[in-house]
Amino acid sequence: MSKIQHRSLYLEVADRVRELIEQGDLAPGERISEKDLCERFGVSRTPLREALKVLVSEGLVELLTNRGARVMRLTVKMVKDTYDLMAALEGLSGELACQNISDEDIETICRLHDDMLRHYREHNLMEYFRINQQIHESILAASDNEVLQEMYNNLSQRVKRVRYSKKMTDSFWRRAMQDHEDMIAALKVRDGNRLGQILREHLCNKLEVASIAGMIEDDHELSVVNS
Amino acid sequence: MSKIQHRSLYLEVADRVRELIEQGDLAPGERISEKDLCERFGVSRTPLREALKVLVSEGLVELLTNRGARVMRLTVKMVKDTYDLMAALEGLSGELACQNISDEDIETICRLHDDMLRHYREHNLMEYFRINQQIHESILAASDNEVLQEMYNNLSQRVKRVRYSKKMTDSFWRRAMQDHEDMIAALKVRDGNRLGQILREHLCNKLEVASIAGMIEDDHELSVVNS
DNA sequence: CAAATGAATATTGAATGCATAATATTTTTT
DNA sequence: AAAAAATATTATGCATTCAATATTCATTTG
Repeated sequence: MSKIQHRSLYLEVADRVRELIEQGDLAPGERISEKDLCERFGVSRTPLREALKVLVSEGLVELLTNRGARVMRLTVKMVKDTYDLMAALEGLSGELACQNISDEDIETICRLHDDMLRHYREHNLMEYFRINQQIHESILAASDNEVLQEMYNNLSQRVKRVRYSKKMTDSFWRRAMQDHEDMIAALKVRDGNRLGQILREHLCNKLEVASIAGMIEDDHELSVVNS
Repeated sequence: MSKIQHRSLYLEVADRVRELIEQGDLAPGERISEKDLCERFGVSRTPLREALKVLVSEGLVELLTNRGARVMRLTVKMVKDTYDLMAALEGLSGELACQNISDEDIETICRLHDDMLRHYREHNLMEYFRINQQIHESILAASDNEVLQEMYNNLSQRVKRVRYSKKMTDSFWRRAMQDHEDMIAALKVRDGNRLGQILREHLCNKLEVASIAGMIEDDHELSVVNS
């Protein structure tokens, strides 16, 4: 019998609201009516208000005193700043991973890399992205730094709702793939400085933002996904 | 007539509790009794509980469902991890600062540097540290990346309460000062890569942790300041 | 006498209620 | 009729209340 730990209601509510924001069901800048959401979820205002405070700390909601809550607006600058930060964190994760990773985990990542290379050659962008993400997650996990992981995931969450125009040109893609070749080489010899540098400068950490920056003015809010 | 924006009570309470934790009046691992704190501050449980959720997001408090709140314990590993992270962030701040900083602000930092050099020569550790901090803050400000600033300050807050044995040996101090000479040189020519590298590897971002690590076991909790 | 059970107590989690600030509406005035 | 003032309405912030969970202490049982 597994002992079921009853989760608090405010965490449940936070999850639900987070989803609404992620999916774009709550638009950026949109006022969040406590009453509406309470009725929607069938809870009282207390846990909802607590949930909102959690979401504020995650950068998804802003709270104006006596004036309620709004879905945080994302500007191009904020997204760019966030990506710069994430690139630095990826760099650190690479450095640390080289210090801490086991030979087995290196093996695993190498296999992922080979998979990715195959998808690259087959021009399978979807699968390429999927494996690509797995590789970066594996490196982050290998860094053995929970604070880093927490921060990275938080940042990642914040910009998740932006709809990128992920048009990967052949040239970009080739360079990204080359970065990955270099990464694997550095990882194999556990060259932390090198891996860190590659990850900090890795295309994928800049590309998408660049494609946004071309589209929208600097402090304009961004469009988000809307399912 | 300046329209005074009434701050919310929970923010006020969060500030007060944060102070208590910082000062060590609430010991790490200590259970936080809602009732006690409510009486202490003369507020009801609602704003207190909201304040606690803010502090959870800042990493100062942990919340156990149905079992109340505790002051977050700091382990040596957590502090080390946090410092690794802060070093990476400082590195990024340097990189970005080189891109964005004005000539005037470079001048200002150079003057601060000269002041610090004087204090170094006079072996005035206190003043040295003070100016040192100002320099790092100036670079962070010049990075023009609010997300970065917010995160750095948050991390800084988390480890503020650790009591370090800041015994600066002459050799360490000389090397730290040399780092700073190199920083200024890089900043003057706006060599972001160089400044970033120096800051990531800067002694001050490692030193204090090292001195802790020598003292206390890896996952043991740390002693904190107690005024 | 130690471990286990059960009642009593205390504490947390969530709902409700009330006071105040903000917003929308109506009324007044020019 | 437009702008300003006054009123009504709504929503937020906080206190209080109620319910559920955890903890403590006494009692029972092996």
